[in-house]
Amino acid sequence: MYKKDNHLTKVRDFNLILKHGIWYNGRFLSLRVLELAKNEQYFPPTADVDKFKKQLKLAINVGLKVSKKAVIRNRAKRQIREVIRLIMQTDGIKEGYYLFFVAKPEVKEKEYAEISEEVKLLLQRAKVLK
RNA sequence: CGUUUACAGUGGAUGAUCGUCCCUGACCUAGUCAGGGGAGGAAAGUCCGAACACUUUCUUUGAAAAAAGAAAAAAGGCAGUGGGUAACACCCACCGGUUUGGCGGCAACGUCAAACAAGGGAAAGCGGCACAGAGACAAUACUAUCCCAGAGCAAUUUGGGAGAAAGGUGAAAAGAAUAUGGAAGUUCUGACUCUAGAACAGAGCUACCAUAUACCGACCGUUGUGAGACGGUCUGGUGCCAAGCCCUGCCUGGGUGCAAGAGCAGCCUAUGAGAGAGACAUAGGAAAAGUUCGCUCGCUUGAUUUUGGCAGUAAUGCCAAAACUAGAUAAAUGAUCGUCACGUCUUGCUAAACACAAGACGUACAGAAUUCGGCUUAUAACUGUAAACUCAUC
RNA sequence: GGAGAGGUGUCUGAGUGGUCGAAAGUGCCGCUCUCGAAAAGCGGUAGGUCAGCGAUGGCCUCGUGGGUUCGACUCCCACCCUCUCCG
Repeated sequence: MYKKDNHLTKVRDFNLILKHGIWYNGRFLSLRVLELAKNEQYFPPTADVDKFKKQLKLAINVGLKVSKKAVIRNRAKRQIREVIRLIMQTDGIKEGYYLFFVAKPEVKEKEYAEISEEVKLLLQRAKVLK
């Protein structure tokens, strides 16, 4: 299920994924993935390693460049999040990853069905889907 | 009847499945379940005004902690009057002005209605008024005019002088408003065959004087809370620009803005990594302090909302009763699929239209971030008011 | 969320309310120099729209729209866009 624990919030985590993650680019979305099992040396020292490895955290970024209107940006974020939620509900995604979605300006003209397709395609290419 | 524009108001309803934030409750408590609540008129721009918080300097009180009060100058803002307000550059009412329209009038103008953010002072001083033009403010003679002297047969021309009444230039042209009467002086005519011609008469022009008017100023009277209105007096004044400096009156005026600020919690130092940070990595030391991306508070009960009554032309105020109506923080209030409603288009029915039926498309602007009061800007569709236009009928 | 700065030819960037469509550089075009090029020197050159065969001329435009003024890139008001800071 998609809970608040799955939010990527800490600046440390963002630095980690931006520094060591791998890019996957789509037509109107980009995805950056960090496989936690391969990056144990960067973990915070206080954390429980086994528990840390089983995390699944994601962030969605829709910048001002997409649109200056908050309504459009928020709608894009909600639609992407809804796709992820539905995938997680059917338990279709692996654990132990940090995911970071970045929207491109073209996203504002897309329908929900197109966004859904794009997100699934990117996840498949990143080999995160079960 | 319709269309367009401006202003004001409203700002689609409902069902299913899967979710999200807050509050309350229950339980077998890393959670699960149930119930309740969850964007706006602009939440926007951040253009004004406040509340609130911390803080600077000074004063007073105090043993201290702290509390209360003040903050000049610089600078900035507002400009008709009265009222409203916590406050405002906002709102209400009125005064004056301008514009448009109707009516009356030859006209000037009067009166009625509507609209208007840009409504103190040019009579304190400084500055500006390009180009053109003679001259743009203790100014000035280019053309034309008049007088004197000289040249020439003459037309004309050279020099000196007079006058601001003509022309032309310009946005604006001179006591920078206007009219009437008189007028020193000057010119012309009476004036003759030619030249001169005192006095007198008539006519033209002007300095200047007088009177009246317009606006302004000062003063007086009546009236209105007041801006003003009406009337009167005078050794009074008269270009434009203050969204140029400025003057006058009033207001603000130490600073920073909820990333204000308070508490809790977390040890410190060095090196490395890095855009950068003491927080990430590595190593060392040791209980005090600094600082901070964590957590909690600030954070929603308030210049609040609704209803009723009273006061007031109104803005608004007072009284009473009832209500609690988002508090997120990589940031909730949603996604998908239906049904209905409204609008537009197409098709069918029809001679055509209405109505009806079916289908397609559309349903705006836009998302709380400390909280209020305004202003400004955006806005589908519907409703109302006003104006303009088109068509039809009388 | 809060606090500020700016917008002028293709680009960079000056510009007291007045002869300003606007200095200068850059870019582009032409000429000189050269066997040819570069460098250097000289000259020209913004856009839109309308009229005209053309040469050329009219009108509009300094982010946009109003206002003040005889006159606005400049002064005042509103809006749009870009950038910076609050680590």
